[in-house]
Amino acid sequence: MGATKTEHFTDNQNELSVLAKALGHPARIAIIEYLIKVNTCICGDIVNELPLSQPTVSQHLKELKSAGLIKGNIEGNSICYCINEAGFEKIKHFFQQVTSHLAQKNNCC
Amino acid sequence: MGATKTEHFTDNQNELSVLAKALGHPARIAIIEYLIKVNTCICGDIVNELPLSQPTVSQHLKELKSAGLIKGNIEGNSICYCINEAGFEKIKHFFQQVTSHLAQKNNCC
DNA sequence: ATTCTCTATCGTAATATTGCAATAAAGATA
DNA sequence: TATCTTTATTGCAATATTACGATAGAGAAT
Repeated sequence: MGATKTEHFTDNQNELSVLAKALGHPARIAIIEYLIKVNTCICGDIVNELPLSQPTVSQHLKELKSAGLIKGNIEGNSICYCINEAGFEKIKHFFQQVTSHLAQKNNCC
Repeated sequence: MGATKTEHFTDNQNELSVLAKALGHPARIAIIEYLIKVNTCICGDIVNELPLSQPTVSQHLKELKSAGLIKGNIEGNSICYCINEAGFEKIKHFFQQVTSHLAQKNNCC
């Protein structure tokens, strides 16, 4: 016990939960917001934008990357990080489904 | 160490991460999808829809409720659960911001 | 070649999450 | 009242996450 029973759920449910979980930490929300704010890929100064140590930030970036929410390319002696549109499209689609069903729901509460 | 340093992030970043984290488990995605599918509030048969024990499902429902993604009302000897629109509006707004910025981004990767 | 800068990884401690058996709580029904 | 049905809570074990110091790796600059 203790581990998530991923094998009992559909691929889609597991993929969505991985994407959501990756955003389930304020530092990772902050990273995405920063990438959006600077409106380009960023190379080198993410650590200075966050109130966490360099190894911790590196770990959060790794999680966002493995979840498919950002991309990272080697660029000289730093790394260039960008939003990965594919991941955001997938999770956005989920929220669109939820919202469109809400519009026509039969609410009894 | 070990605990998330919420005090170093903004209220908005913390709120978004709480919402995302609540969706960061396939069982909780499945619960939301089921609430959407039946297109009404459901009273009593959520446990039968999931491959998990009753206490575990109850715990997942509690997390979705405390995060603000569902509402629960006592209804006789069962509980009536519904989507909480406020929570979904908040997180949907975040994804709209991300998406609108992506449309005009200067992508270097 | 040496040093500087930037990022990743390792190792470890603290904390949180997941899952369920057992049990409790509370309204419904007989 | 006694029992049934449904959901919540408790307690615990297994696993995962968070954070960071120390260290490694790799290209840039001197």
